[in-house]
Amino acid sequence: MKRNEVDVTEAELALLSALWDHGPAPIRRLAERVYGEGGPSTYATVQKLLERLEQKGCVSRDRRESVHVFAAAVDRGELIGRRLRAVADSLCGGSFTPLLTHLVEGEGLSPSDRDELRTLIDRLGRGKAETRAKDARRKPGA
Amino acid sequence: MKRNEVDVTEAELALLSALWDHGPAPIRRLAERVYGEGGPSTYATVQKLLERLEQKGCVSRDRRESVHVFAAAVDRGELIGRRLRAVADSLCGGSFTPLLTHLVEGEGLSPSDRDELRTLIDRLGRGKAETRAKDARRKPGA
DNA sequence: GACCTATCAGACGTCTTGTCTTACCATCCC
DNA sequence: GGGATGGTAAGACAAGACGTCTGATAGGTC
Repeated sequence: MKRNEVDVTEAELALLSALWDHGPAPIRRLAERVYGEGGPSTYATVQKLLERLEQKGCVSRDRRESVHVFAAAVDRGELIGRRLRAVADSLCGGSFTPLLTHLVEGEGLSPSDRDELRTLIDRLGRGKAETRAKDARRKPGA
Repeated sequence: MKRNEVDVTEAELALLSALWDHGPAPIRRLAERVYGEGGPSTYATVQKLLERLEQKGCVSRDRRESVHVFAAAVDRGELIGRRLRAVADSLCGGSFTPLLTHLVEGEGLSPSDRDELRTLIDRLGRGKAETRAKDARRKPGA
């Protein structure tokens, strides 16, 4: 994966997850969250990972206090989107449809998932086709 | 991405694509397909990439002739599945549903895509709800 | 045997990733 | 003021992945 399509690494993702799950925090608290009071130099490691995440635009840093506070600048959905696009670009010529087909045909989908998904599609389809009024949420007859 | 979840690199994927699009071929032909009569030592590069692809189980090698013939051992769909699973594992706790939701809610879906998808879901849902007899026609173990 | 072409094995340079070291700076307390 | 403490800043480092390239060797044909 090229760097023009910024992606986060595994260790970076662990930091991001901690930020998603427990909110903004300074380096030391994040180090404890992720590495658990950990070893000799986890502080510096977390520091470097956060620095790289900031460069990638995935976390923001509040420098107003002398102890900087970091917060996630992207959410999980954003990252999911990036990775899905990367898969689509490299394997499907940029189209998302093959991904959808694969997911729906695959084995990882329960009947209730399927129902939920159908409802979602119906709602979106109707919403875009007729009007953007968001409370056109009447239940589909079938 | 770790190596336990074998994934192919960009250059390797170019080889695989050539195999998918034009069928099995020996090294020299693949080098021409992908690198276009290319530079000084493209032959050896292609050779090494194929060797790694073979190790990963992504291509098969026919050694019966003195000039080995390589063929794809996985198809595009298989690779799509692997990458989708990797995304689901790292960002969704292994569940595919968030991926689906994201794709359906995202803007990359045309109305016709949506119709097609709804049809697909309906067909699958019916097939599984009523009888699994139709599955006899589908890929085993898929 | 000479020549050509193929395979095989491995080295190499570069980049990424996670870790760690060192230097420097602010603040608090005496 | 001066030192201890705890932070930031900058960068070195090892291991590994990737793409590339080189050299040795085998097998066929003339």
